[in-house]
Amino acid sequence: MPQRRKASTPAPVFAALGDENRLRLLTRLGEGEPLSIARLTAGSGISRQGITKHLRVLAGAGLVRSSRRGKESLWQLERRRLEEARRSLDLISRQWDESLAKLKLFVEV
Amino acid sequence: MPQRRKASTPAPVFAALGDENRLRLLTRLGEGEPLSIARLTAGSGISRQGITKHLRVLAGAGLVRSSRRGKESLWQLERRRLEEARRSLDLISRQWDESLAKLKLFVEV
DNA sequence: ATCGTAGGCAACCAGAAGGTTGCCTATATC
DNA sequence: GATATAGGCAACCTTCTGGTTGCCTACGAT
Repeated sequence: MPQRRKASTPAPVFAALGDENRLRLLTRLGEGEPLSIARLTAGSGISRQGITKHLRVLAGAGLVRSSRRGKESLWQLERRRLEEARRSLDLISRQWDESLAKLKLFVEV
Repeated sequence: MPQRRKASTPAPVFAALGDENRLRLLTRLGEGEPLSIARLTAGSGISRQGITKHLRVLAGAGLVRSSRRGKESLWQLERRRLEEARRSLDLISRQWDESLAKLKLFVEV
């Protein structure tokens, strides 16, 4: 069985995105280069452990992935979930557009 | 002064989206028709006050708007923020694409 | 071998979040 | 005016969250 994700709800992804510090991490990782925890901690204003926790939240949501290299662990963006999240928003807003169009049509005809 | 929003960070919007029940509310409101709290509560499995709280969180994030009509308050989607949120995700993922392209180019040349 | 740097683990803490219940007010209807 | 329905307010409870600190391990360079 191919590692099926059960309910596939986007909520956890959004929850992971719902924090300033995590968004900052994502944008820094969005620069492309994989970064170590130490470097991510550098100008962040919070402790190394704080950063680690945030990274794990992001990883738990599938937004980010790590790999060890020597004594440091390098983190990088995971594109797939980001796009899934975008699609979820598209879905709601498109559904809404269509319904409104229908309602409007109904009223105007 | 035109009611300037200060930092304009998308984090609170994502946080608001980061809950199953709230996503359900949004999709129900996405059907277009404004709905009362009573109707939203109906098959939801949680109490009326629970629903009210969720609606207020959504409203706080600007995702939803209410208006009183008689004894009931009707809730509907607010399109703007939804689109802002989409744009935020676009931004990150596009930034990431571009950086990766650059890195790749750099490596390959 | 030892010293500095990168990071993991665990405990702890305060405050926020999700949810409930009880009670009160307002509107509508009979 | 009495009654049923829609909703607001406030208190409360439990769990989750964001953050810290202290200490231990692993790797790398000298």
